[in-house]
Amino acid sequence: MSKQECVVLGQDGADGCCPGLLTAPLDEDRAETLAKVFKALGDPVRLRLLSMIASRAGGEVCVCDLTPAFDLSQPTISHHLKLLKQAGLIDSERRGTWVYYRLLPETTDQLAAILTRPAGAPATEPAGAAS
Amino acid sequence: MSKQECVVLGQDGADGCCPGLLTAPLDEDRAETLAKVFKALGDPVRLRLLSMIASRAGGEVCVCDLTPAFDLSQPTISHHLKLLKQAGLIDSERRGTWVYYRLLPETTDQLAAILTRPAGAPATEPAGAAS
DNA sequence: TAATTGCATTGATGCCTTTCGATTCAAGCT
DNA sequence: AGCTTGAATCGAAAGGCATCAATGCAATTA
Repeated sequence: MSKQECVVLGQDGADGCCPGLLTAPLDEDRAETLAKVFKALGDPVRLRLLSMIASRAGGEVCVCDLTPAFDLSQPTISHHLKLLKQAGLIDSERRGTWVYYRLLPETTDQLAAILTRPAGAPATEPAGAAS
Repeated sequence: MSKQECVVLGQDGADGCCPGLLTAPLDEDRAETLAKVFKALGDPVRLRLLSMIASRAGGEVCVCDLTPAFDLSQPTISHHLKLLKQAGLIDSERRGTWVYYRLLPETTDQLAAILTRPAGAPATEPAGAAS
């Protein structure tokens, strides 16, 4: 677990490895890719769904356990789950009648890494910026 | 940097400290709060803006340096900066004619913490889930 | 095979967001 | 004061998103 550190969110470590948001300006393609994932997290229902899935003991949750936790229709929950899945945050598997969702930890791990600034991060140092 | 760890995103550490997304189900209020921040990150223009601001050596960027980096009108950039500011990700200060934006690292730090799963996170353990 | 239950897809509707041009405000300069 | 430049605000238009009821598909059961 050292090499494929930043594979999921579409960045080859050509210049080292996943510089993150806070160290170097993002190019357009990478910004687009990352925005899709953050957009998937930008809804309270999806955040709660992800949280319920991720915090489950066995690592899996049946849709039948998720739906009744919300005051929303079943198609709406299904739609949100689909978006989370398309964002690479969760995956699903059908077993018999039921469908189980589970977290894909690689994606959240990378998001956390992307939002983490390197050890000696400058805070408010009044250095001369390039004009 | 140990006590006010999870203050910014509106959670009092009543039950310890910021359990994060992945350890316990999020309550509605907290999901709403977090969703606003993630929604602010869910746009490629705003991600690039944040990245440009955060990675700047002096910790500050003049709007006049940000606007020409995009194929967008000045009001549009101003609008995106406003959303990032409302999300608590950046702050601004006017000095003379120009307005400077800077990162608020506490917020990104907390997001990173929220997306980080605790040391021994269960992956795909087939434990018996509640029926 | 027919009926039932669990979940996904479809199509429609109302709201929210992105973007723009035009305008306004703030600050420095003549 | 008047002018110029940098940045925010104000509508307005276009597209996207969340949500629902209705429907379709998959799998188990009678």
